[in-house]
Amino acid sequence: MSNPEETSRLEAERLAKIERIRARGGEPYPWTFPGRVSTAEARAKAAGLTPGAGGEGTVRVAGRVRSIREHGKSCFVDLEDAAGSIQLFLRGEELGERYARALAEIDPGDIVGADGVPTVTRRGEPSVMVSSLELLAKAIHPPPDKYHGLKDPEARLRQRYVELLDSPESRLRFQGRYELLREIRRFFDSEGFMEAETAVLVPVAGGAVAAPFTTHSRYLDVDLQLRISLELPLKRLLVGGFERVFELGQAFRNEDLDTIHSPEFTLLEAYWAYADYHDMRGLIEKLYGQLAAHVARRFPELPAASAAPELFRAPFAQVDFVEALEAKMGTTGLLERSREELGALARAAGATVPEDSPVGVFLDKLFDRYVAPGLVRPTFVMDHPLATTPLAKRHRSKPGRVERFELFCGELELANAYTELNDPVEQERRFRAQAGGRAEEAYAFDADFVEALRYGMPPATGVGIGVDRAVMLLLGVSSIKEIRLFPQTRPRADTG
RNA sequence: GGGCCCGUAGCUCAGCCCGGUAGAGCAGGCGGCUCUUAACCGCAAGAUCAGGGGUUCGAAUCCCCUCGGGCCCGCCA
Repeated sequence: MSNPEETSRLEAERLAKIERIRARGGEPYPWTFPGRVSTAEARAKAAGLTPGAGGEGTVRVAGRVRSIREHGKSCFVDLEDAAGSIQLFLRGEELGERYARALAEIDPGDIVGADGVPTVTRRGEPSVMVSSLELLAKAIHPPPDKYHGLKDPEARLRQRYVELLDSPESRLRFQGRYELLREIRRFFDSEGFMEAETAVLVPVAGGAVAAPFTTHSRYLDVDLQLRISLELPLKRLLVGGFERVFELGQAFRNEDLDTIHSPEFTLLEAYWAYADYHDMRGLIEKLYGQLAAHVARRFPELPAASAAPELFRAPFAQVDFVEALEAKMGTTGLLERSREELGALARAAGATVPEDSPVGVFLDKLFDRYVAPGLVRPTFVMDHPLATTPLAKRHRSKPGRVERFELFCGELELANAYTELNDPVEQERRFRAQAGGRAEEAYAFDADFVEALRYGMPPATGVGIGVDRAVMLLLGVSSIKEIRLFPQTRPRADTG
C-alpha cells in the first residue's frame, strides 16, 4: 500500500498543471457553475437527433471526467454526474487554441463543466458538441483503473469515497439503503406512529444483552454507556401517554464484527399501545411487502430486489417455536427437560455454551441449530419459551411461553416482536431472576424503568428490526460492510 | 479465540511451486492521428515487491515474526 500523504510522480505532474493554470491567470478551483443541467437532461435533448447532424440550442453540463479518447484534432470525453453520463465531443475546429489547452490541462478524475450543442455522433452516441470547457476542480490523485475499477477490498472500505466516485453501482447501493430507510419512516408515519429521538448516552445500556461501549461525561463526572437498544426509553414514552412511537437510529454493541455484525448498527423499534403481537405481525407483514415492492420498482436491475415481492408475498409462513424445534429434533416435552439435559443437547448439536448458562440460552442455541437454517422464506417463529425472553408478556394460553415472534428469512432475523410485559412487579422479578447469572447473559437491571411501569403502561406490542440486515436481504448484499458507508476498520499503523 | 487465503508501479494484474536481482495493460509524459467509446500506433519514464528478521554466494520467490485485509468456524443478538 502506498502512503496517501506521499506525493507520487503522477500527483507531481498534476500539481504542476495547477501551477501552469494559475500562471496563465486561470483558476483550477472556481467557485460555482450556475445554470447547468444533468447529463440525463442533456441526453434527452440529444435523443432522436439524426446521427452526425447537429442539434439546436445549447446545454450546460458538469461532472467528473471518466475517460479521454484523443484523436489528434478531435477528442471524446466521458463526463459523469449523479444522473448518469454523457460524452463530450471536442473539436479543434470549434475550439481553436482552447482545444490544445483543454487537452493539456484536463485529466481523468477532474471535475469539469462544458457548454455545447446536443448532438448524436455518427456512431450513434448522444453527445455534447463542446463550445467551451471549464475546469471546476482539478484532481491530484488519479482515479482507479477505468476498466477494472477499484478492486482492493481494503481500499474500498477505508477510502469509501474512492469506491463511490469510481462505481455508479456502489452509489446505487447506498441510494437503495437511503430509500429503504425513508420508506420505513414513511410507513410508520402513515400508520400513525410518531418518531422519537431518545438518548444515545445512558447511565446503563439496557433492553438487550450485549456488551456496551463506555464513555465519560466530564461535566457530570459520571461514566456513561452508548445505548444497545431503544426498548426501554420508548416504553417510557408509552407510560407518558404516546400511543404509537418509533425510533430509527444507531445502536452500539462492543462485540465482534463480521459479515452480519457491526459495532454500530441501525436499529428500528416501534411500540404500539392497545395492540398485541398479532397486530404487530400484520403490521410487519405489510411493512416488508411495501419495502419489497419499492426496491423492485426502483432497482429492477438488482436480482434480489426484483425477486423481493415474490419472496415477501403475504401471508408469511408461521411456525411455533417449540413445535418446530421438537419436530426437527424428533423429541417431545422439551420445556420439561432439566437445564442440564438441555445444555447437553445444545452441546451435542455443536453449540459452544458454558454448562451453567440459563435455560433460555440453550433453547436459543438449539433453535439456531435445528430450525433457523431451514427458514428460507420469511417465516414468523411464534411463542418462544419464557426463559429466552425476559421483557415479553407471558402467553395468554400457552404455559411457559411468551407472546413473541421473530421473523426469519435465510437465517437472517428480520424482526423481533413481543406483546410487551407491563406488569412492574413481574418485570422486577424477571430482572432479579437474572441477577445471579453471568453479567454477559443478563439484562441490566433498570430500576427507573420498573419505576416507570409502576405508573401504568397500557397493554402494548413492540418490534425491533435490524435495519442493516433488512437492507442486505432486500438489495442482495452479503456483508454488512457493503451497506454501511463507513464501516469500522482497524486504524492503520503509521509505520509498518 | 481457531483455521485458510491475500498484500508487487497511482489502479488492475503476471512473476513465487522449481531462488539468479521485477514485467504487462490502464493512468501520466513526449510524438502521430478529425466519429471514438477498454479508441489506436510509436518512444521514453515510472516499484522501500506491506514491514522486520533469518537461511543463502544470491530472496518478490524459502523460513520466522509483526501489521493490515478477506473468507470459514467459534463467540456474541
